[in-house]
Amino acid sequence: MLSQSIEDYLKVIYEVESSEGKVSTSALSEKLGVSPASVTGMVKKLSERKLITHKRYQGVKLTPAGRKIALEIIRHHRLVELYLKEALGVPWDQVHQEAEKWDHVLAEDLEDRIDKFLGYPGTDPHGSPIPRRDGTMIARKCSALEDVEPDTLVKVVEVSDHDPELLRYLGGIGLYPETEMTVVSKQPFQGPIIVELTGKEYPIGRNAAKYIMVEKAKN
Amino acid sequence: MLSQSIEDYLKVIYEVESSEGKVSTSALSEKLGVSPASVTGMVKKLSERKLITHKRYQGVKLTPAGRKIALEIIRHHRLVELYLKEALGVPWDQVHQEAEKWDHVLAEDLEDRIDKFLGYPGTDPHGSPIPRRDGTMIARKCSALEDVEPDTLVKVVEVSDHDPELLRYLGGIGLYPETEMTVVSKQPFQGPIIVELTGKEYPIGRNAAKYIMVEKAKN
DNA sequence: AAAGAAATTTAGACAAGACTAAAATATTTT
DNA sequence: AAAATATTTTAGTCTTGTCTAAATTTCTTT
Repeated sequence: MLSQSIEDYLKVIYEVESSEGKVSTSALSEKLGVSPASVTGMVKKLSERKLITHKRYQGVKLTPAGRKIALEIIRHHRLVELYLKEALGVPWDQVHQEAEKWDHVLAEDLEDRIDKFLGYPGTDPHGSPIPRRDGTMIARKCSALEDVEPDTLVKVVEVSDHDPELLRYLGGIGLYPETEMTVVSKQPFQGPIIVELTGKEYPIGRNAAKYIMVEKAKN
Repeated sequence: MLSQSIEDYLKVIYEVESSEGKVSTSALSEKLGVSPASVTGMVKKLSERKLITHKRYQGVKLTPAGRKIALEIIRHHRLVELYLKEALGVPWDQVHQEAEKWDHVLAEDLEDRIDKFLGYPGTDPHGSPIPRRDGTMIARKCSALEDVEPDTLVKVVEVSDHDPELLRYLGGIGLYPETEMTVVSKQPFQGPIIVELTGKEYPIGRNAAKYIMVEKAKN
């Protein structure tokens, strides 16, 4: 059995690897809320256990074994997020922090019950795909709202769960995964992106637009 | 915030105090699966924090502060047990071990949601009363099945959750909290107690009968 | 009441995982 | 390319909670 800390590290390494490519000590230090020296220590341990590879002063990489475990944990996490929202009505900006605590206590048996209850769902409340039990996860082609040309009809695919405040704002204007909207304009000088949904226009800051993934709506 | 270990100790101390009166080092050692020396160490820490009182070579006792915390944890635990059974269909002989893991990760907010979902229940699946948020818990007058005279109609109040195997047996014959049954006879020489329910007779070993609490059925 | 047995506590060690301060290596700027 | 800055690692410490072995105290038996 792996310790909670190890599981946390693997999960965060996976996330940083996906979103930033390179996984540096300082990135992990920041996301885990732990000193860089502590990260180095744990990295050493994870290498010894062959869950990651590490070259001094360069980043780390998950091995297949490490990736498998990371995906299991992410699966737990995302299933629980969805469960909390669907079964207990926890608002979508809170599910992430709640689910975090459950990551390590979910027995397989219970995971299956939750999966079944939810009808074997494919995505969590933020639109992130839920890894399957065999460790596979669907890949999707989508782009950041930031990079979309004006005058396009798009469908929201996924919203980052890293900032509850952003989620509250988006929820307030009705912007969820699966929502369709039109990109009206991009204001110059890093100004906001204006989108239209349900007949109204709303501004989305560039910074937020980085974290909203969309695809061209087919119609 | 209290550590997991501290919470575990307080919970077990409460349980031993209720069921056995005296709380010895060895009892805690056994129930917690930890060496007696470790218990002594933790006991020292808990005394310093004024959560228990302790006289060397005699037992420990919860202070009001310690009892309050113990009851909060037991509340979590029993709510979760019931939730797992009602919402996710976990069989009653498994809810205890599953719930154990959740004891430390249940935020107040979520506890309230679960409480509400269940309709503010009074007892868990084994019939144990669920402490209220203010730290009060209903007391009940009931006796062990072992001590009941033959030819009495009784109602099951509570069944100990300490042995999953016993729970499976009892579930198999339909013996749950709230079930009414007749004590037919007590076989001599510590032999089984014969009870009748749903028209059939079943033997209950003396050892099991210690852990089944009943009250006289009013009729 | 003394001897033996059982329970409890002390003493000292260990593992995990965090920290700080200082040293080593990389990267960026001039 | 040298200097300045930033990142990463090493070295050593601390805390929590556990352990074993040995010493102490209490309980039981004779």
